[in-house]
Amino acid sequence: MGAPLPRDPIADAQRNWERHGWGDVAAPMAAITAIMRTQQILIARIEDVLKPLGLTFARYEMLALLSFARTGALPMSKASALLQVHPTSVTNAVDRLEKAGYVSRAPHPTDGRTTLIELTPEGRALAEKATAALNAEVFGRSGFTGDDVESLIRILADFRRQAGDFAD
Amino acid sequence: MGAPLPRDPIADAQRNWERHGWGDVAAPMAAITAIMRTQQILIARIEDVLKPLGLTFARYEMLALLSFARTGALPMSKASALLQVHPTSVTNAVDRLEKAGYVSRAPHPTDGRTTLIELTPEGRALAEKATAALNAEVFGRSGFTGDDVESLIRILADFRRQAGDFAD
DNA sequence: TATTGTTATACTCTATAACTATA
DNA sequence: TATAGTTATAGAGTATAACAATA
Repeated sequence: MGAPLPRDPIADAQRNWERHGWGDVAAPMAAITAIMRTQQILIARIEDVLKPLGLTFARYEMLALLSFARTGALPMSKASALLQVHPTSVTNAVDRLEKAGYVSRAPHPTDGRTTLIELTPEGRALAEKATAALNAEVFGRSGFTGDDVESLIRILADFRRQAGDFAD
Repeated sequence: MGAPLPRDPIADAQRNWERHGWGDVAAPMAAITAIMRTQQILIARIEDVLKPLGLTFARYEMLALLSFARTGALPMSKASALLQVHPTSVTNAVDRLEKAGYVSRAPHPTDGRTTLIELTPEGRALAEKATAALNAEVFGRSGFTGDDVESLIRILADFRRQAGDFAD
């Protein structure tokens, strides 16, 4: 967004918190703020890669999810649960992906209430192209060391489990 | 958003990546996806706390930033740089905070181009109330162990420095 | 010329509520 | 009754571009 700051604003905030008598929660506050900021940086990188392909991150996640389903198809409700997004967000994403020809809606064979989302050949090709681009330009150059990646995976899995994301 | 999933979807995705020949970037992909998901969980908790106070996270950040400024006032451009948000986002946030009586705009004493944002007494009181609530209900119960908090702070600071957030 | 900030506009994603159809 | 999905509507944040005023 601009030139680098001379000092780390999150470390400064942590010191401010301590100085104002919040020493007991200053460190978690700093960690949580850092997660927020890191997410901003990463989402910006991801969207820079996806934009030329005509995809947003939310739509890429949908295509990637479908491409890993054995049959290339999933019920709307299952996509909502796996992607952890609101059902209306799924409807919205599928509407746009369908209009662009990357997915199609189909009736469920046995349950008349549910709609299946199916990946089209164009959608599958785009998902593969986008995944290759993200792997090369974002995940392959994350800037995290191997050890730090392992630490992040473990720490954040513990957090997500405790937050009720999954049972395991 | 729903019941816990039986399995960790990010760990599953990591295995899928490996199975599809992306083993070299599967771990960073999982770490980055976990950061995204963790941010979602945390922002939801934060907004649940701020909503009864009539604040969004973006507006709380603005109030908190001003409350730590020695004079309680900052130029728009400085707020944009420190909060790492677009100038139009600052204009938007200040418009709404000003309308609610929590900040006011004032001309800069020496540079006629710049606008100073000043915290009102009501704004300062609200910032303190919101900070106390967040400390008690979010940062004080983050679910991270002390060691993990230290790891996160260190790992994410390294990442942000490398990403050009700050020089240090 | 460059910088600061605003305005207008547009596009995400998200959320609530009301609704239809099916189980 | 409960579940699946859609629609309508609203709100938030973000971004670009054009612009005014000042340095």
